[in-house]
Amino acid sequence: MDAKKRKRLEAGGWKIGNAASFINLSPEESALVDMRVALSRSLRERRLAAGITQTTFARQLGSSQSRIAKLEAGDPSVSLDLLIRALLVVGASRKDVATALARRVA
Amino acid sequence: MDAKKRKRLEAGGWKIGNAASFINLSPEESALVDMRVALSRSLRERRLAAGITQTTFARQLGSSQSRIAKLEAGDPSVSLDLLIRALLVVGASRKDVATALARRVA
DNA sequence: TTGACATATATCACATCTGACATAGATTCA
DNA sequence: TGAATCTATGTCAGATGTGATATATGTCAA
Repeated sequence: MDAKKRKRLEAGGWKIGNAASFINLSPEESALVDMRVALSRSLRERRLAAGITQTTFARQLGSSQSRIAKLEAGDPSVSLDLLIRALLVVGASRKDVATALARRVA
Repeated sequence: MDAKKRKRLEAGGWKIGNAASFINLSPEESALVDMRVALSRSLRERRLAAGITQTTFARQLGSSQSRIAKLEAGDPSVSLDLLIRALLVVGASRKDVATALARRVA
């Protein structure tokens, strides 16, 4: 599991800010981090473009403001599932999600 | 939550085979199902192309054969997280994942 | 300053997902 | 036929993600 390793790192005082803050990530691991970052940025952009607050959006998604903040921060405690679901709710199409996912980051 | 609704449907005797077997799905819900199906197909294709069994691949992924079977079946009990992780492990790039995600299905 | 609003961060009980395991079906080959 | 191999399906305890909540920080106008 990947999440387990992440937890280990976090327990050790690590924070995930951007993909570059980690070295020694396997290709899969860094790709995963990059995806998370790319999707979370797209989410924030879309929410801001829609002119709604995290609180409002949380209600639309059936989630909470705190989780939206974590979503947009690329916090590793949020799943890609929720990230993608959020993008769809904020108006992205499947294709949009794919584009966002592939978008180069940092 | 979406998973909750899914569970409700499953409890009611539903099975997800393909996206079309559901009607009355919200756009987000059906997009999500389509994504799952598209990714799972890509996964199976890649694994078969690599010429390895589910059991072998499970070991590479750090998972189990039964879960690989469920992954490839698009079983709603598996997360997009695991699905995407599996694709990366089987050799897909971030771009490949994006392409697979957007691929039209059935 | 203050107050109002937006966002960030921490915690927690509970829902969901997980790998492991058991076992059933499918297919192939002697 | 039957053994061997691969895949499908069900179950479960334990790991992980979840929304809710509280509270801190940030921003901006009065």
